[in-house]
Amino acid sequence: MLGGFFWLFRSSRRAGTLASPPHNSRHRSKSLAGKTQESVTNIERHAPQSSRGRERRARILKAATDLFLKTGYGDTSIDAIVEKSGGSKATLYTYFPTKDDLFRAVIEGVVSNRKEPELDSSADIRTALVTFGVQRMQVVFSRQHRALLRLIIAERERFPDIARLYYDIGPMRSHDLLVDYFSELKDRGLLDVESPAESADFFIGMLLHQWYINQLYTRVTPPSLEEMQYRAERVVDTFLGRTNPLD
Amino acid sequence: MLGGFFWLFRSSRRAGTLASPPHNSRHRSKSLAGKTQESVTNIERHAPQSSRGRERRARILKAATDLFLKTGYGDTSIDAIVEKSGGSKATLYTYFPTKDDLFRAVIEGVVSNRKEPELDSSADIRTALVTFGVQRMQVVFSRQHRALLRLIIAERERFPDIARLYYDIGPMRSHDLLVDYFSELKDRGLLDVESPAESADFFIGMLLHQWYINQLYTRVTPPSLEEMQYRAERVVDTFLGRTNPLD
DNA sequence: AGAGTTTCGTACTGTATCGTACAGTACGAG
DNA sequence: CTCGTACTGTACGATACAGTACGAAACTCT
Repeated sequence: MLGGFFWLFRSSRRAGTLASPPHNSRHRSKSLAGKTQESVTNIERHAPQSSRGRERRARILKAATDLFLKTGYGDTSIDAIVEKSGGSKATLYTYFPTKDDLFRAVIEGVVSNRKEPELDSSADIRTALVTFGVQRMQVVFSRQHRALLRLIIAERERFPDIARLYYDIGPMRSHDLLVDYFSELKDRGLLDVESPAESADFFIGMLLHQWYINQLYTRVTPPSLEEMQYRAERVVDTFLGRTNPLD
Repeated sequence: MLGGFFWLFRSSRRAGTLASPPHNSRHRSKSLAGKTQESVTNIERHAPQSSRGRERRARILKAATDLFLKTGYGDTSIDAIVEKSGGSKATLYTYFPTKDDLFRAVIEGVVSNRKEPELDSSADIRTALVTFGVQRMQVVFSRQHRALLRLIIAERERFPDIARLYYDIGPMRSHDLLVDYFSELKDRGLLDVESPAESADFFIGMLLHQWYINQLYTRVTPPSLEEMQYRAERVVDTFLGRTNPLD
């Protein structure tokens, strides 16, 4: 009955770099398919060789990251990025041949530079879960992540592969971590749980959902560390079925 | 073995009646312009008087709704709306003097035309909660709502008041409904719950979160009615701390 | 110092858009 | 039939933007 209930977590795990957009943009595509970053002896190279070039590229990327995260893709102009980074337009276009490429580089940088939480299997269950929960919340409710979420959702149609990448190494990854953890505990007879996947759903939902939609639709200051700590403890205690945190 | 899961929410007794929660005060009629046909002596009127005008306006609004929901604000041009609606640009601008006004009219129309779920206080607790859960999911995971979410989040900076409007009559309203319901049950000794607000957080989070983020970041088909029904039952049973719905 | 490369400043091209103007047409009332 | 109002079609102005061109300046390395 109800086959394929957990349709949300069946997916191929394709992490890595963002290469080819399957979406045709309005502008002419420069068709840079299948280029490798290393052996570019091409006429136009997008990876700087000198330290000066690297510094220039980093400045541009930094400015672009700030602006894209703040004002989105469509409302951030190349000229604004150039003005903020301090260089010139031509230099930008030698490193990022297209606005799309620049955007991809920005998002890829932000997404891959986050520290995802872990689950300590050697600690006792309550401690491991609380620690995991707090770490996850610190990522999700950080200032940068809030902007990243809005951006990814807003541009999902234009960059579906970016949304997929984020989903795979963000929500899905931490969900799978929990599932594996619960499965192991169940196998060892340490936890009485029917479906590890469902339990992970419930756990994460209790932990994140309310603040999550809050930060999506309203401008609100992110929760403090103490609030996150308290929340995680309440969730874990409820989840484990006891009210007294001290044992 | 940490036995028994989620037994925190012990429902003591099966359900009697419950006073209807008087929560209609937040309902704010948007007052779509005084429809008094005579006394409109306004200089610039955006509300049509003739039936022909109403029909024209409705056509435009329909086309704009389709296009905005599909391609977003920035990537939907006025010309495209005109072409789809079949009228002329000048007519559009007599009814909606600005692209922003048209967008606002579209979103307000979509948001205010949804049927929000209710909580039947006369039914027994399990039935009431399951019904509420399914209804809420039907709204949140409908095709139109998915597009609406992305649009509101994407344009939150440009239209913060719209995001706020949606939040108030969407997530917050259903959350408050649950809180009132739990409080009432608690006062009557029908439900052993510590904090009604926290319980509502947890309940909604378990119910929605996974599918919610899934539909935000990936393209998936929405869950079927059977899947939603099953999900709601599992959540309620877990929440109430018993696995056997029949008593 | 000087050749060679990278970056700068800025002007330019082409295009997409919002919003307006305006001459002409359908339509309904007297 | 006539007249006034609402609608149509299209052309236009203004602006914003992605991306290019190119000579001058700045830097790097021998």
